[in-house]
Amino acid sequence: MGRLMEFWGFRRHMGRIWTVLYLSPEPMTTLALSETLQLSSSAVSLSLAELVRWGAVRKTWRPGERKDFYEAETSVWKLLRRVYERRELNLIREAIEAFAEARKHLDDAPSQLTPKERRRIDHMRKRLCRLSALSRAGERLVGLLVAGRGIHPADLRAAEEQEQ
Amino acid sequence: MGRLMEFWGFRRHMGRIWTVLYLSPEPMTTLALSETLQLSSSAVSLSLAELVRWGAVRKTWRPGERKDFYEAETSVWKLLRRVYERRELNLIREAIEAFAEARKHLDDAPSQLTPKERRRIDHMRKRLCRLSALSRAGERLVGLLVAGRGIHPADLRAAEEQEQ
DNA sequence: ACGTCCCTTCAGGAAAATTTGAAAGAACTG
DNA sequence: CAGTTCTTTCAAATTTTCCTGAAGGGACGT
Repeated sequence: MGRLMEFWGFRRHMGRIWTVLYLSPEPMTTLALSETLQLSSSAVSLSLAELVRWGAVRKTWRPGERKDFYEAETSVWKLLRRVYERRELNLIREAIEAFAEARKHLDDAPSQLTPKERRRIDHMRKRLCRLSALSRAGERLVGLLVAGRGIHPADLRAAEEQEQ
Repeated sequence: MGRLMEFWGFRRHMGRIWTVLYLSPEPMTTLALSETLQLSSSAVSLSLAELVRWGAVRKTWRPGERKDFYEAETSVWKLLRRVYERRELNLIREAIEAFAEARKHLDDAPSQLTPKERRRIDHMRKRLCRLSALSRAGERLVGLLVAGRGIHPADLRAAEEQEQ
């Protein structure tokens, strides 16, 4: 799981901690975690905080106990959805904006150009359009996914081939 | 695009190089690329080699010219598919194996255990089963995606809730 | 066959990310 | 309210990753 998480852009330890909690029948303390995984308490604290931010781990407590206990969110599907929602979707949106901005820059290009330059600009415009169409299609697909709907990659392909 | 690529686990420069090639009306040389992006020729060479490995860029050449020219693969869908196929699928398969192995380890557990230990082991076994089911469902979904078929996340959810 | 041009590979060095240890900050108990 | 216990935060240090500059290797033209 550590490897998987790492691939997903999180710290490795986040995956390891989540897994230990997920496999544990009852909530665990930071001390137990740091002993199990051989980590300093600060590393555990940091990773736990981020896991909590992502809703992958919940803080609980026991009556009479002073320490904090943590337990894993057990619905992996929920977690995946949240990541897609918060991160992938944002990323795609930033990309969409960036493409739009780039197109604006192209439109600001001086009108006095050699034919060669003009062809180059026209080509870039076309390509940027395709990237825009693609990213918007991607946004729609991820949106559907997050909403629990099925998706079909043909939509992406279509966006790409749309205009030549 | 650099940001996007980085998020996908590639080097940032790979994204930048691909984009420059994608926007260029004609193939470019390594020199042109290193000038455009302010990179050393070795960095360009390295990133290009990896882009070629992933099929994101093709090497071409012009009659009479000694230098190598490069052009971008323009079908983003093809690229995405390849990444899912080569990397995500492999990753999931490794995870599946890891879970299977972990389950084997559990079965090797000594039979003399305190009731508490036994409960713990049983719980871990159950959870590992869920992870296995999930990862296999994921493998199937990505497989469908790569084959250009539609997918439905409900399959993932189902795999998770299957056996309590 | 040699010289030139270009691409690749390698080791050293810089930048970035991660980890740790210590100190500050909360929260509870007596 | 002071003392203790636990958590968090911060800067320093380590590790890792990445980039560069130079050396090595091919291919082409003369």
